[in-house]
Amino acid sequence: MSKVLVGLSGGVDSAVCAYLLKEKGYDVLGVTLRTWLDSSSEVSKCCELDDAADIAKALDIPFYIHNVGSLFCHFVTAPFVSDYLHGLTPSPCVICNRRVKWEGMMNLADIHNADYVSTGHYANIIRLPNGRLTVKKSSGGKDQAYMLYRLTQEQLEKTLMPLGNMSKDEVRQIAKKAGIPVAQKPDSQEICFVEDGHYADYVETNAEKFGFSDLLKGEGNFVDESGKILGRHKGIYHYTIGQRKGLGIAMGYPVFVKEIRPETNEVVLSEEDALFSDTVFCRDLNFMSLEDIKEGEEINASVKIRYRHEGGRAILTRVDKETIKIVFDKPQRAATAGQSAVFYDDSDCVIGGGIIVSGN
RNA sequence: UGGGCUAUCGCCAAGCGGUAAGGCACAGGACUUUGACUCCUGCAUUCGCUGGUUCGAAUCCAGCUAGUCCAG
Repeated sequence: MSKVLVGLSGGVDSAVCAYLLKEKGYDVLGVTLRTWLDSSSEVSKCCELDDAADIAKALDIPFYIHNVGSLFCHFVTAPFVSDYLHGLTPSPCVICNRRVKWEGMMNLADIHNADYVSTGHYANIIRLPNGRLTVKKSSGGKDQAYMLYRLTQEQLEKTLMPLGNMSKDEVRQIAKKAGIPVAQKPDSQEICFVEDGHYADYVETNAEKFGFSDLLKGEGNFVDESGKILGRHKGIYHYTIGQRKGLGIAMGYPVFVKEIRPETNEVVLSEEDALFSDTVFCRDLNFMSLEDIKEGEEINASVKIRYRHEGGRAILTRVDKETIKIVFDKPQRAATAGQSAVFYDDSDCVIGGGIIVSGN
């Protein structure tokens, strides 16, 4: 009997994931990754641990808590703060999945001699004719393939995603029938390590801890595209490209963040039209269905530049050793440095992706 | 100091005697395993102040106050 280690977040999806694997006859172990280092403040996370433990108990599977605090700090929270202070808009989940969740689970799987790890993501792992593994979008209405594009072939090799093409409703139904305690629990939302959505506070209060105090510049000017000062901003880490709300600037028409300039501590505001661009560059790449995009090669793809982006047709080419150029058929709104661009082929499989360095 | 002009929600701004448009901003909600965007809802019993005319005034009149422009 194959042994599988299931990551339990405390939510419905991972609970049903464990339940389904058990029903299929796997020898299931449950684990919750503990991402924080100090046990003092993080009350909400403790509740998640309790929920996960309850789920494991209800399913009658062994339950472990695995500490990944230092990994999390090194790969997720510290870069998160650093990115914001550098005028980028990080997407912590995509990094966390590969460097913390999968790495953490696979380490523990080794210890327990588990054959597989598993999560409650809505996506499918597919073996292609060329031998490579990729992630295919879920057809169940909720798709999380985007969040998984950085996983390695080795990680995919050992991963099961039983929720595949299910819909959220189906999953909740199953949970209800199976008597899983969190069947009605609302979906998780926002950044897991930030309390009540105030991520800028997190950046502020942790800048020193991570050794970035010198980058914390605070207030600066809002300027227009010609450099004219429009007002004061609260610190560049409060803003992201395309943002409208929270600027406190009344021009009479909506204005958006067009550019963040960490060197001068300026935030450039413009009208919405100026946010569109058809060319995006990305780096820090990971490929799935292909080994690589080689120089001179042109790949057609559908590209998402943010999690809930409908995707746009584009042509991918290699610029240099570490950079891919994405040219969209139609200009896309607010490509944002720090966010991930994920490439899909025509059968909805992830070709690969990278982190956006600039639009234009 | 003379002469003109303007004073309506945080900002801009309709209104021109019949009982306060709209935009921006802001707040709340929806959406959402990142940040955004988007969508929905809310947002001046009151029109610089004080009097007057009128059945009735933000709208007309007078005075005051403030800002602004021209002249000096």
